[in-house]
Amino acid sequence: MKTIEVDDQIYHYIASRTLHIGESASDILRRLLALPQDNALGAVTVSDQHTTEQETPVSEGDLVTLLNNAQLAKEESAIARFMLILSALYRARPDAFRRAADIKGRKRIYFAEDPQALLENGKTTKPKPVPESPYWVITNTNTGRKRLIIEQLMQAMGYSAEITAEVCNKV
Amino acid sequence: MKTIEVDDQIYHYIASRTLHIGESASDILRRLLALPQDNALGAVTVSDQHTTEQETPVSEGDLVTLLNNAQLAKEESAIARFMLILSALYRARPDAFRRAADIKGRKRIYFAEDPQALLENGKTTKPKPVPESPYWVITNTNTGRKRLIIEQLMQAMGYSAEITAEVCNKV
DNA sequence: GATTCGATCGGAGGGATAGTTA
DNA sequence: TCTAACTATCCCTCCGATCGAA
Repeated sequence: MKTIEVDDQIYHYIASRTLHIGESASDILRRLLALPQDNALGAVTVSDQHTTEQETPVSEGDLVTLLNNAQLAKEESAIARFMLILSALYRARPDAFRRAADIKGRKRIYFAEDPQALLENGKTTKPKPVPESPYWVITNTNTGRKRLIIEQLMQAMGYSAEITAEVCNKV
Repeated sequence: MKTIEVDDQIYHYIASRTLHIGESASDILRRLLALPQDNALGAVTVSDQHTTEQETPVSEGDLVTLLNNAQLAKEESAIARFMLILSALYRARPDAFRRAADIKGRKRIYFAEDPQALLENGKTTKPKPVPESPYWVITNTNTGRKRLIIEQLMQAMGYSAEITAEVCNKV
């Protein structure tokens, strides 16, 4: 099973096409997309191969652009801003993000490519997918810790203390 | 944003239909399912309009612009979409809105320029301000009634049944 | 009855704070 | 033991389906 993010319009559209109680999103989509109804066990899970990306200098400019959107300011909740920032950080430097993503607390791990892993290390972590990335983050934290997580992550990614502080302020 | 689970076959099918780098699952699905793209609230409907309206011609084009879909689709809650639509309706034709705003239920009034008025007619109406307008709406309703309110309002404003239905669908 | 309308109340999400561990 | 760091319980707010009233 994979998880994909869709906006509300798409979500409602799919949900409204349910024909049988309990039907899964896959079943509905298979019908809508006119794909064979087969259970398709053969569909090999093409392991996500991450071709090692080239090392690029920390492009703070890109990050600023990504962050500098009105969207961030519009978000009401710390969680929403947190997710937006993480998404921007991932997209700015996927490779650096990957290397930095192993930061952890005493019992919990903070990032994983699989929600299960987060669920297993900690009692109630409330994992959420980081938009436009293969990662999931822990979400059951106070705002201070969300800042700390960003701070540790950015530091490990190689961002300067100044820009890191600035970004943390936005959470 | 919502998260849905799909099996690998569906996942890869969708991923393989990517046309532009960085395209989101929503964008791809919107294309595959032949749903209106962002920013086009029923382009067809609009261009097909016969201008048979008497009175002041209802400028549906303006409404379409105001109802910029990208934002609308992003909103998670029916309330948020409801408010966005009402705001767009007000801004499109403040005068018509004002004339139409006296629609009411059995005990409640639905719109007022003053939250007090809404509070006084009904027990728990949860008034909220309509952005960019002097009006307030009641909010403690199920989604069906939110659609009904939009429908009655747009009808009273003189919008065609077609575009009214289309807008109601977006709630 | 059938239908429309109201508002109670269950449920989810967010995150401060109380509690736990090193 | 005391404190700092971390966890996750639990309260609060917001939504809106469901069920009761008209």
